[in-house]
Amino acid sequence: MKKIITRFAPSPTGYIHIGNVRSAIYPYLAARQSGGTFILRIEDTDQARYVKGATELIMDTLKWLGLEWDEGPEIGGPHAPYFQTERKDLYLEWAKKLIADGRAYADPTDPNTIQSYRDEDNAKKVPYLYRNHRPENSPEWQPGMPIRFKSDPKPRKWHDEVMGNLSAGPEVQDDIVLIKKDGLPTYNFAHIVDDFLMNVNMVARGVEYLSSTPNYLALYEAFGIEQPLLVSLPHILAPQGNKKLGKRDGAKSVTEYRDDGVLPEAMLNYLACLGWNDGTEQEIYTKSELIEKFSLDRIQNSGARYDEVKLLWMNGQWIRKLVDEQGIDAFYERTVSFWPKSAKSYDDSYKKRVLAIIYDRLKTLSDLREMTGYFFEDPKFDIEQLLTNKFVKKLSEQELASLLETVTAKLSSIDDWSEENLKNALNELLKTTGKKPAELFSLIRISVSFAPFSPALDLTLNVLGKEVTMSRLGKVKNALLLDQQ
RNA sequence: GGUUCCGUCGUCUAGUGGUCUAGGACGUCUGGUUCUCAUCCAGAAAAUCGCGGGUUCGACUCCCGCCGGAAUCACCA
Repeated sequence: MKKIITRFAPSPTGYIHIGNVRSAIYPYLAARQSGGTFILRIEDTDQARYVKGATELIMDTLKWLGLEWDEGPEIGGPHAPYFQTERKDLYLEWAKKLIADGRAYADPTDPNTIQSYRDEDNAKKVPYLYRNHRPENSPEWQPGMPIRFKSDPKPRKWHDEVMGNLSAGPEVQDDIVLIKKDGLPTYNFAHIVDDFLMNVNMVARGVEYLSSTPNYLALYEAFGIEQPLLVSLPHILAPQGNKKLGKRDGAKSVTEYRDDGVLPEAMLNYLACLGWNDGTEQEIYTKSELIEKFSLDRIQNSGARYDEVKLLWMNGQWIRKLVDEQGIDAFYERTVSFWPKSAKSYDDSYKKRVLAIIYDRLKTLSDLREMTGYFFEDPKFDIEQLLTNKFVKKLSEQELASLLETVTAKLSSIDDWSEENLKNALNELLKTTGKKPAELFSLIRISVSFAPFSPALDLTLNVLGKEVTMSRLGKVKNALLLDQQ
């Protein structure tokens, strides 16, 4: 297999969100699969849109997802620097080469004149193409002057690894700007030069670049450089409508999901499989399985709608998978920042016991905050919750009080507070009281937790411990007795 | 408007001429797992394969037209 050398080349204008991270994931997978190179290059040529700190945010996101780069910021590499603003002179040099070859020209036309060309063409209902207004005599280039490509419009055909065979007419090929007035290159030009210098042989980007591709083809031709593999990645669509998912749709940053307790494994799995599959019915893929099974030509060629519900389902699957495979201790390490405040004073071993009985109902790690409070502090006493429960309300308060009396008597007789003993005691209580599990267990469960739900009763009591259990049951019993007076 | 791309259950998708009375997953609904919530298990509903023509013994699959959706037409990327 040919080694894929590819890159993720974001511009530092903000965070990476669900809608644009796939253009990092797929190239990464292709590079790793082939034993090639994954480059991170920061395209910071638009000074107006530059956002301070965005580069760090981007790197943070890639690291979290496990998309480590082989060359780029922080680690450098044979083609450094990896910030385009630091490569400024290079682009000018290459643009001048084109001028020398008669394939580019310095353009002295002022913006107002350009605008009037555009307006005229629009009024005449002809496509605006700058090459129809190309100045006849272009001056010697000097700083402050843009450089434009001298296009050679002709029908072009090319192959896209996702879209297949594509073609476009001369109408889309124009004298694009190579170097801007400010001396910095446009994306259209800079990426061609950088990709060549960095030996990039695969370019993956969103489908919005499809219509610019003929211009890129013309540049490859003008430089006589080999065209890389071209990969167009369809958009991820917003939950509503048919538009691509963007920040305006409230697309959350990838790291926001991290902070909400989504696992990177699940995020990578979900995103990779949104618009790609290996043709089998497998749903859960590890990173190494993705690397092994990935193929460009199985990327879907239409947009895929983002479905957070499925992401959360997948996160639940991954939580259970990690616990099954690596055990509670290893999984616990990932949860440390997600416990409720009240858990702070408890030691790790207690929290691990809680985790062991609650993990299989987590969708995200942050669910721990909502679901485990009663393990760490006495729950808010709410007798109404007990009395309105659909099973418990069948019994009178007097009956409940005497049931709790029986229960506490039985439970207090247990010396070894083990799961086994608790289970047996609960079963015996069912027999001696003659109550249905729904009635008796609901009474106990609510009395000790006042939570909408909890793990299996014997497990819950076991973790709470004898002292806490007896105290909470006693408190409810007293309240019921008091009520009757 | 020009150019270009896309079009299978609500959603993500399998499907490369017959095995498709269209398979899987999420979601929804039903039942089971001694209480709850979740997991897990079993089952159900859910797609006239955008529409219309062709080619063919036979089309979701090939061709043409149409319709619908999207992208792009910057000294932004």
